[in-house]
Amino acid sequence: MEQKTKTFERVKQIFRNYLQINDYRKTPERFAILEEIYSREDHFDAEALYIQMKSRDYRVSRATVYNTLELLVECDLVRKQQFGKNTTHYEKSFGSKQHDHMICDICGKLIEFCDPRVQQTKNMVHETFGFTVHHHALIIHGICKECQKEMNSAEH
Amino acid sequence: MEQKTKTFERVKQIFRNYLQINDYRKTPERFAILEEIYSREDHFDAEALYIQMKSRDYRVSRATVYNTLELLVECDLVRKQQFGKNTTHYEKSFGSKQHDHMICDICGKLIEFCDPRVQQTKNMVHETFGFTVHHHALIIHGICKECQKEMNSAEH
DNA sequence: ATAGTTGCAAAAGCTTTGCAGTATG
DNA sequence: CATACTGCAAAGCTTTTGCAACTAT
Repeated sequence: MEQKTKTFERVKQIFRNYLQINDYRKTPERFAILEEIYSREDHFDAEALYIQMKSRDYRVSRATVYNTLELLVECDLVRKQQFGKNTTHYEKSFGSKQHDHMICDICGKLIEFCDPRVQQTKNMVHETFGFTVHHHALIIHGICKECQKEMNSAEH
Repeated sequence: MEQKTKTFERVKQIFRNYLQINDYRKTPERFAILEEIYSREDHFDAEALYIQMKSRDYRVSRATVYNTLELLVECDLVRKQQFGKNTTHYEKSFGSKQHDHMICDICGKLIEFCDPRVQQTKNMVHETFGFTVHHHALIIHGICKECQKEMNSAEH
């Protein structure tokens, strides 16, 4: 709890600085959205965030949600992801190690994993193609252990 | 040219078999769409394919384009990709080595590359998480060599 | 004061769906 | 000749935009 508060304070400070430097205004809506995101655990999409804020009786518009998400992506406090659906997903990125995702095509579960080889691949493309790497997204589709087990036992 | 024709004959055969096995009908529209895709080079989205077919005076509906793309993805003749935009992109997959993509965030160029490390990562997640891997998508965002050069010279 | 932001609703863009007509097996 | 498939247009979803009202600086 105390750790969480501390994290949020730091995150808020980063956002404040970012807004300051770029001459953007520090509106209550922007900080409310940031707080909402950092009090959630998992991945979410814009609509879910909007609904969640409404359900907490915080009045924001979708437009502001989208606008603020863009700012947060720009200052690296939020990561934007496409998991093969038409909706964009987001996740907070401060304090969490760089990771990638597996998606179970049966139950939809999202599993995070880390693999240093991805970094090596990024180094490789820089050296081989002269490509300046900003960020990457690696998504592995398949069937998770649990669903696989269920399918196996269903065979009998 | 001759190679291309041969490739298309094999691809058509695969599609025919797939339709046969699943009791789907072999309609001229489906084969026309397959041919259109395999006569193109690069990546495309559903709308571009639709427009392209219209411009060749082949009458198809968007519904049929989407329906057929789904069938082609299912029989592995076409790969479906999300490149961080809201539109789904497709590319033919027969006869092309498994590869991943870099996207230049400045000019939008798509560059393909191969790296065996990705396969190792897939093996790793299978061993570590018991995850049955079906396929993956690795996208690297950044700035291509040419745009980088342009930006450097613009500094003076 | 003044211009960046917000909320709302309308519009835009991609994809799916319902239905009547058509053509495959 | 039964019914899967097609075309068309409408509907559905997510995201963007225009504009009047508001507010941070």
